[in-house]
Amino acid sequence: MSKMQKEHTLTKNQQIVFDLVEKSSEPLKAYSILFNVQKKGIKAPLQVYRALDRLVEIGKIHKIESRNAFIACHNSSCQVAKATAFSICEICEKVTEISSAGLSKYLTNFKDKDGMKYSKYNLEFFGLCKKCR
Amino acid sequence: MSKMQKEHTLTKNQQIVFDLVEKSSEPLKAYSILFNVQKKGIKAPLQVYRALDRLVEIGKIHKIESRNAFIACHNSSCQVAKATAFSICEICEKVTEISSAGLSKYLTNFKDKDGMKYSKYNLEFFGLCKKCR
DNA sequence: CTTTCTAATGTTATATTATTACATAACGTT
DNA sequence: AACGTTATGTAATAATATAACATTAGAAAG
Repeated sequence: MSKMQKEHTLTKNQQIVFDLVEKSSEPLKAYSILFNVQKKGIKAPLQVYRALDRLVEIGKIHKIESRNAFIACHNSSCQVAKATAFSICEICEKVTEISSAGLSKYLTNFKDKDGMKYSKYNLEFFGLCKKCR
Repeated sequence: MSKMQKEHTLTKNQQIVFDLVEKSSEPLKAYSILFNVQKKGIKAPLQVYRALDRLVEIGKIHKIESRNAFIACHNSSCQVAKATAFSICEICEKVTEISSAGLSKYLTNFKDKDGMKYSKYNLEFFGLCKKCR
C-alpha cells in the first residue's frame, strides 16, 4: 500500500457494495446495487446509499453525476476523489475514467477570473466511443 | 441577434419556464419551477421537464448535474451547450458559469490516450466562494 | 473488563426527481 | 383539406434519495 494513501478498512456493507461495483464493467445505479446485494443481507436503499457515500468520500468509487451511477476508481492518482474526469459514450453508455496528468494538472491549477481556486472538480466528456463511431 | 446563433422561438411553456429560470439568481430545481409556474397554467411535472429538456437542448439553460438544478446560460460562447463549466460553492451553493476562453479551448481540444475527441463536456468545480471563505 | 464514545447498521416511512403512456391540440406544408 | 410534426394536457407510476429513530458493534480509556 502506498505511503501516501490512508488505509481505510471497509465495513461489512461497504465491502459488499464495493465488491459489486468493482467487479462491474459498467457504472451501477444504486437500486441495481441494492437488488444485487439483497442476497448478502442488505435490505434497504439507505444501507446502499450510506455505503456509497462513504466509498465516494474515501475515493474508492466515483459518482457519474450525469448518470446517477457509480464506478470503481481506476486511477491511482485520484486517491481522494477530488479531481475526476470521465468519458461517456452517448450511444452505448460506456464510461471510462480518464487518467491524464496534463488534464489533471491544468484543472487543478485552474483559477477563475476572481482568482478563485477550487478544491475539487468533476469533468464529464461526451462523445462516441470507438465501437460506436 | 448573432449570425451564428440559430433563432429558436420559444413556445408558451418553454417561455414561461425560461422566464423564471432566467430571472433567478440561483439554480432552480424542476419541482420548484413547477410550483412557481402553476399560476401560469402549468400543472404537471412533465410540462416542466419537457420545457427544460428543450431549453437545455437549444442552450438557453444548463443543468447543474451534481445538483439536479437548472440555470440560465450566461455565456454567449456556449450557444449550443456543448461546453459548459461551473463553479459551485459548497457552503452557500452559489453557482457561477465560468467563461474562460483558455479553459474552453483546452477542453474542446482535449484528446484522450486513444486519440478520442469529444463533442461535448460538462465541468463542475467545487470550492468556497469569496463570501464563504 | 466495563464504561463511554463514536461509527455503522437496521428499519420504516417518506421526499424528491423523472419518465411512460396515451389523448388532444396547434401549426406548417403540400 | 389532408398530412405530418411538434407541443400540450393529464394521470399514473418509476426511479432516485433522504429523514427519523432505534439498535448494535468496535475502539479507546480507565
